[in-house]
Amino acid sequence: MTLANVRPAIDATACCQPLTRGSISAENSESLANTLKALADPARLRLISMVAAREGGEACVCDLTEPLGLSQPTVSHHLKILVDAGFLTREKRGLWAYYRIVPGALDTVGRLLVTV
Amino acid sequence: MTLANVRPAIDATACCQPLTRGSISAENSESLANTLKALADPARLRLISMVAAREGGEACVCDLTEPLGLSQPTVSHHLKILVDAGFLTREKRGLWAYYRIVPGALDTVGRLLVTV
DNA sequence: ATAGTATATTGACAACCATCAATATAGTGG
DNA sequence: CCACTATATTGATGGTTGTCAATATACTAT
Repeated sequence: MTLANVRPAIDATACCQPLTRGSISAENSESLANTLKALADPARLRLISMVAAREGGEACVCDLTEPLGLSQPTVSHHLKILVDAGFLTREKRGLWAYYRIVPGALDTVGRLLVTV
Repeated sequence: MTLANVRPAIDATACCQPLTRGSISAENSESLANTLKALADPARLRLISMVAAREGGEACVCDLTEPLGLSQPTVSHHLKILVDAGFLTREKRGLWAYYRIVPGALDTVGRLLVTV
C-alpha cells in the first residue's frame, strides 16, 4: 500500500486499542502506518497547522503556496494526500478550493499513541 | 534529513505546542516529521506493540524475528530506527540485545496531535 | 583456540516519494 | 467565444526506503 491510495484515518482508528495495549495485528499496523505516513512530512504538517491557524478555519491553495515556499502543484499534491487520509476536507467555491481540518481526526490518531 | 539520522523524539516534542494551535515553524515541522516517519511503518508499529506486550516489558531480537515474519537483519534495522528516534532503548546482556519501550515517548508525540 | 550463537553491518536492488515544469481542467468576466 | 485565473494532473527525476543475502562482530562454552 502506497501513499497514493491510503484509506481515511477513521479506518485506521475506528478499530483499535492503543498501540502499547497488547500486540497489534499485521492488518491494523498497515492501516495505522499509512495514516501516520500521511502526517510524516514537514510540508504536510505545516499545511495542517496553517489551515488550523487560519481565520475562519479554512484556506485556499493560494493562501498556502507562498508561505510554504513550494510550487503550486506540490502544494496541491500534499493537500490531496491529507484529504485522502481523512485529515482535511476540500470544498470548491468558484475558482478556489477551500481546505478545512476534519474535527477529531488528528485526535483519534494521537490517542492511539497515548497510553495514559 | 533522512531516516538514517533522526533526532530523538524528545527533540521533536520538548518544544512545541499542539499541531493545530497556530502555525508550526519549518524547523519544528522537520523534527516532528522525522519522529513520525520512524513510526510510520507497519513492521515498526508491530515491534513497538510486541515489545510492550511482552512479559517483563522487554524482548530480544530473537523473540521478534519469527512472529514478525521478516529477516533478522531487517528486524535489527527497524529496531535501530526506533532506538535512534527515542522510542526504544537497547541493552546488551550476554549474547542478547534487549529492547524496552521508553516511557512517555509515544505519549509525548501523541499529545502533539491531540487538541482537546 | 575453536566452534557455535545472537546480533549488527554492508552492499545491492526494486519500489516509493517529494519536487518541479509543463499541461490540462474548470470557473469568471468581458 | 476569448482571455484570465485558480487548481489539478501528468511526466520526469533525484533521493529515500524496506528488504534480503552475505559478512562481520561479539559473546559463550567446550
